[in-house]
Order: sequence, then C-alpha cells, then structure tokens
Amino acid sequence: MTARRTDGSRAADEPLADSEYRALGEFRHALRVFLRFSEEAARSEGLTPNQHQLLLAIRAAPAEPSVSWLADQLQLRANSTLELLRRAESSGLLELRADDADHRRQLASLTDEGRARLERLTRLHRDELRRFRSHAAELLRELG
Amino acid sequence: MTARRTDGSRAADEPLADSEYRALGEFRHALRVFLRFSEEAARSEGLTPNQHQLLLAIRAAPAEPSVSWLADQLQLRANSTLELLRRAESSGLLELRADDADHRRQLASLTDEGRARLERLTRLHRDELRRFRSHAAELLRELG
DNA sequence: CGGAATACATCGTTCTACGATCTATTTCGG
DNA sequence: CCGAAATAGATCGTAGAACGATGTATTCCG
Repeated sequence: MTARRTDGSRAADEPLADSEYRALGEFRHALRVFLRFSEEAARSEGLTPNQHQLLLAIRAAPAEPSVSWLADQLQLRANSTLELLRRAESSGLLELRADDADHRRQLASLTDEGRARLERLTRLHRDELRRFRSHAAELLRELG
Repeated sequence: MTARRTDGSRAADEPLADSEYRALGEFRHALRVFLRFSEEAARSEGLTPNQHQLLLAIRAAPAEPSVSWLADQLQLRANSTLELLRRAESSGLLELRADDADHRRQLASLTDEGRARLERLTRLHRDELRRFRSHAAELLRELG
C-alpha cells in the first residue's frame, strides 16, 4: 500500500520520500542554471544581473514606476533599490525625476540606451526561458 | 493584422510587444517573491538561503556528493562551495570526510540535525511552491 | 492645523562569492 | 613504470551590493 491519499496530499507526519527531494533538488538546479544563464547574458550586455531586472521592471510597469514600486517588484528594500537606480542612472540606462504630483516620489524612465540593451537581452533570453519552462513544468509535476 | 506567425514565433527584427515585457516582468516578480519566501523560511530555521540549498542538494544527490558536484548543482565556484560547506559543517548541519577511493575528494553527508531542519523547511515550502508553479505556468504560457 | 504616515536619502557595516594561486592526488601516453 | 598533465580541493585577500539604522521632506487625515 501507499501512504498517498486519493487527493495527492500527504499526512503532515509522513516522512518525505527520496523521490520528492530529488525532484526538488533538480528543480532548484534548473532554476540556478537559468538564473546563471541570465546573469551571464546581462554581463554580456555590460549590465549587472540586478540592473537587468531593474530595466525589465521599469519597462514592464503599467506607468512610470516609483522607487518603492520597483523595490516591491525586485523584492529589495527601498534604500537598496535607490542605490541600484543611482548606479544605473550613472551608467546612462535610465533617468530619475521628481513626480510633479507628489514631490516625495521619484519616477524612473528608461533612456534609449537602456531600452536597446534590454531588448537585446530579452531576445537572448527567449530560448533559455522556454527550456526552463519545459524542464521546470516536468519536475514540478512530480510534486503532486 | 498581427505580425505573429502561425507557429507563434516572431521575426528576429520584430520589436517586442509591451505585453511580452509585462509577462516577463510578472514572471520575474513571481520568481523573486518565491525566492524571498524561501529565504525567509530558511532563516526561520536558522539557516542562510544557500545553506538550505546546500542541504537539499546533498539530500537529493544520488550518492554522497563531492565538493565539485555540489558546486555544479548550486552553480557556484568550487572554492565558494567549499567555504559554504565549512560554515555548514561548523554549524553541525553536515560532515565532510575524505573519499576512500580518491583521496583528492571530500564527500558530504547530512547530520541528523541537518536532515531534520531540511525536512521542516521542505514542508514549509510545499504550498508556496505550488502557488509559484500555477502562477509561473500561467505567465509563461503567454510567451509562446 | 498638527501629528502620523509615507517616500526617499545617507552612511557605515557585514557577509559572501569570487579570482588568483597553491598543494595533493590521480590519470594516462609512451 | 615514469613523468607530465589533469583533476580536486585549500587558502587568502578583495570587492560589491544589500542591509539596518537613522534622518529629512512631503503628504495625508482627523
């Protein structure tokens, strides 16, 4: 007999199987390979990994994003995000300007250079992302 | 008319649509939320995020893993991995011993304490991982 | 109007992944 | 069987970024 219930769940006190650890380990490995690829791709465009993520978050935002909105997107503290923004600004990737409607806020927008680098990077990511998607879907399916 | 081909692919020179950036941005956000959750969970068990990943990699390995095998799993350099192993060893999470068959190699194995912490952490991850899986699958589907 | 909340700014610290370099084993061609 | 080359790990100093703590300006709201 198996201890697995008909709904696929498990009792809280049931020990985890080797097969589950293996699937989890492979998932984490696939994730790390993808992230490592992404990091290298960013560096190949002269960006740090977080600068790439920052540009993407700005490009993907529904409106000109503020520091704290970006901090939430990147899951960083506001002060860390501001430092990241300043460094990217110094590199000519984006611009920061005060929000007319709320002078506490700073709004970020991409420069042409920032947009161009992001677009090249995004194209580089397509195939790898598809690979990751297939692989991850397969591994996560095993987790019930 | 749309520029999308019947097979869903795009020409290499076709500009990327806002909707694609939005999907990519949301995917990265979901990923960061998951990873942040995982980090906090690790810390709640008194581990650093990488210590958690290290324990998982050891537990998931098909045999007692060497330093360089773990380095590949975690996508770190061998020297970084060794430092990570030493710190975890000092914390009583695992043990390192020389491989009898090849005296250049060190093999890692979990202590009972390490196994127990990993098991608690793994349980904590279940729901969040399922959430991430659903969300990520949905977002990545939009990328063709 | 005034206190609370929000948003950003500044600064020093810490932690860790890394490159560079070294030693100890093992492998392998001749 | 030997020595060069490859492999696996060990050591050390450095750099970079994210953070906590704290401060200031602006807006909100009762």
